[in-house]
Amino acid sequence: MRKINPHDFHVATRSTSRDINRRIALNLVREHQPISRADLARRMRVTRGIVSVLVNELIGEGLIYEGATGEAARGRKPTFLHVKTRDRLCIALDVRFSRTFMMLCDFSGHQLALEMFSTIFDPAELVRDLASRVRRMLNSHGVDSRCEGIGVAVPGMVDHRTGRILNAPTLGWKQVDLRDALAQATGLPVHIENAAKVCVLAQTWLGRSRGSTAHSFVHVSVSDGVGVGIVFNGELVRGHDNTAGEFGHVPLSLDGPKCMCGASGCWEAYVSNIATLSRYFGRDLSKIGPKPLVEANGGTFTIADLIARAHSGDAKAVLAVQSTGRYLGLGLATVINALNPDCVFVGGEITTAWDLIESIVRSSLAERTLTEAAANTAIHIASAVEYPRLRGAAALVAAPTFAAPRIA
Amino acid sequence: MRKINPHDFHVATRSTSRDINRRIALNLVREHQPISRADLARRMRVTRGIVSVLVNELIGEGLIYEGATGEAARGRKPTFLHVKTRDRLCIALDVRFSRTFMMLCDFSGHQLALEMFSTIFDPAELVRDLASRVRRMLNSHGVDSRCEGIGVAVPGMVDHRTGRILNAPTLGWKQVDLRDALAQATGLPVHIENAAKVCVLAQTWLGRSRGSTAHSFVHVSVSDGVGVGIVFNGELVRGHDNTAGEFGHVPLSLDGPKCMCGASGCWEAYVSNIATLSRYFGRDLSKIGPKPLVEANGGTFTIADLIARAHSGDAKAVLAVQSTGRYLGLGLATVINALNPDCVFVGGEITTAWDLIESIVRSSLAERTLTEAAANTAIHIASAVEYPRLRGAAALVAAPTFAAPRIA
DNA sequence: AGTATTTTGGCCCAACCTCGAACAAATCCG
DNA sequence: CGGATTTGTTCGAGGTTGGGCCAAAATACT
Repeated sequence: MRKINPHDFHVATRSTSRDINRRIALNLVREHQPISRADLARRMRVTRGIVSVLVNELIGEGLIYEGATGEAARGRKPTFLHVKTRDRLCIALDVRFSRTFMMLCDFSGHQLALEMFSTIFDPAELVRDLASRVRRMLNSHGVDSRCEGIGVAVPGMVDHRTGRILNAPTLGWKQVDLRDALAQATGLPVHIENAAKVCVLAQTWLGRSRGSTAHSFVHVSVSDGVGVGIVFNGELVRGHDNTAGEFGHVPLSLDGPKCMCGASGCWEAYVSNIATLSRYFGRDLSKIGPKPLVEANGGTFTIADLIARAHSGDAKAVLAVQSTGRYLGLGLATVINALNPDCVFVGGEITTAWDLIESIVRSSLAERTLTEAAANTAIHIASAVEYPRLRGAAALVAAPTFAAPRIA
Repeated sequence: MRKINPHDFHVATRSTSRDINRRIALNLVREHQPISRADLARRMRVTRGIVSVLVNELIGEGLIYEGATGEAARGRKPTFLHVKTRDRLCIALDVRFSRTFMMLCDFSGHQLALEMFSTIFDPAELVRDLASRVRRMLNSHGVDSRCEGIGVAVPGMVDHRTGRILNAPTLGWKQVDLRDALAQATGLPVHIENAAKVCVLAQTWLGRSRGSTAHSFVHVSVSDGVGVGIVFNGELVRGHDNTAGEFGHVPLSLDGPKCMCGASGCWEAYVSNIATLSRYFGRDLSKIGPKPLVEANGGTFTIADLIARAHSGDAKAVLAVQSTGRYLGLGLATVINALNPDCVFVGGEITTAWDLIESIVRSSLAERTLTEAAANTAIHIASAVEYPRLRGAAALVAAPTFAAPRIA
């Protein structure tokens, strides 16, 4: 039971009924492909006549196509329908402090080309650089005309409507309009969004793993900080000022360790990669810098190295990682108590040590969840190898094709 | 951008367009009454012809009615339209451990009759008692046929679909089907929901205060415990197992005071009425009992008495209340960081001391919020005098009339 | 081999909806 | 009184679902 917003509503026109049904049909093909028209009609509980019209329109738009004829026990054989993803392409960009990643991929997130290069911090220069790289990548794959847009993930606050980057502290940007500048330089539509939110969009729109049937869920990503993306009824919760999901600064203990945000005892200060490393080395490393850390003897030492040591039997490393697991579970209890999601996705480097911490996460989670059902909430690992940020950036371009029309 | 749920969707029929527009028209009349057909057409950006048909249907259904003719500078005078609320009636029930409240009211939540009596804990007997009381109340007001349903608020977990009460610890109920039993005994449709969630529904559907234009907000009610109701895009967030909004057991400090839930350091253990009283008396009162507390000298002493003492200058009382204000602000920071709502409503006895704690709440809130915008989130008092639970129970009956049709 | 049956996919018409325009009603103003 | 203006209604055009019908395709039965 949703209340209609009397200040932001959408009247139905004489074409909305068909818009709705065409979009439903498209999503059902996507979900159940390969599928015949007759099967689609049964699933939608409408007549085959209507489906026939809808499908022909979708084929006309180039959104789906007819494939092989299927097998049937009796009667005429069905012609299977498929969603056209292979030859619908987009560019995904992940702009980070350390480097920028650029991927050419299709609408299912399948990678066709990947490039990485150091980030340019001057916005105008960055736009020029990106535009030429985009052009080159499209040309070298001969797909110039078929690219349908560019999706950009940035580490900072983005005004989703105007596309302006309000504040990206790690890049030193404030009030930067990357979207329109890049759109003008490339002639392609550009979508831009915060990196954490983008990961959730990847899960929503391109998720093919277990739990992808969940329609209200959270995505917890643990790296330098902790970000939580919230999806309710298939829609990303952005918040009034685009800052929803900042569970990272929920306190575990008000007088706990200092956090980079200025307060102390934040969840993030217990489970971020730096916190785990600090625990291993027995001293606070958060002041040294946000990225790879210099060990006493010289070389860089990252969370991946720590986990490798834990896996090879270093007892101190195991302890540091398991301690993180414990705090991870305690924080997840807060998220689950607060939102009672269908399931939880966890991403970040720490998931590569999941075999070491899973049972600890579950038991500490159960310590603070209120109901048994909440304690048993499914937790899925969102593996980081697949470039979740890039896939999310691609989802920015692909999603509007499949999203529900805005009604009422 | 909402994803269509391929396992729970709603195909558009040839009547859905009109269903949508009729419902929008109804809500606009509700929001802007008195309003003319022509004005409605302008707001909806459709032709007057369509509005004419929609309005006549709504009048035929008895949902709106034509009122006086308005004034116009030039031209034909408009006939004003109003939503029919005065003579659409329902019964609201609030079943609590201490007593049960019963109210006869109209669809705007306006009270026509109020009764309170001690709660009967045997479900079967309670149903018989309630049924006869409902009959008597309807008869004595001569409105038997016009009552459109019964809304019930209970302190416990309710399966919203089946209407079963899964667990109501304070009443000692498990797996009780109050809804169907009461429906059969009275012959009226019965809606039942958790008390905390019901307060949020009251805010959503019957809210006339400041901030009622908010479409994504939270409602924090502080009494014996702390419950948070979450509304996103005009829809109550129920959660996978109907337990969303349990922010009360988010930790402020893992090693803080013992909470009734078994864990320690929960927000609730800092700001509930008992916690405030305990702070005043300097000892843990939570073991004595959940309700009014016996002071050293004999008589019962409640949070209301404490606040009265604070208002009359008792320095120790002021300190206890302000301390609660500080922890209230710290906990609100968690809620606001997590969800970034349009605004926050706070309910409960503590709000009668708002003059003493507002500045403290705001400053401690600002301590832990991440952005300035979040720190400035509007906080509104949901005054408790108006029986929020009963108004919410009424909203259970009234809401389906105004809710958005389920589409796509 | 020939016929009946089943299933798919397309087509047509009735019922329903929005949309634009034309029209009647009501009111003011010169 | 006649023109101007605004409200509310009516009607035909164009778009959409819904149900029935039919051809095509493939299997099962006689």
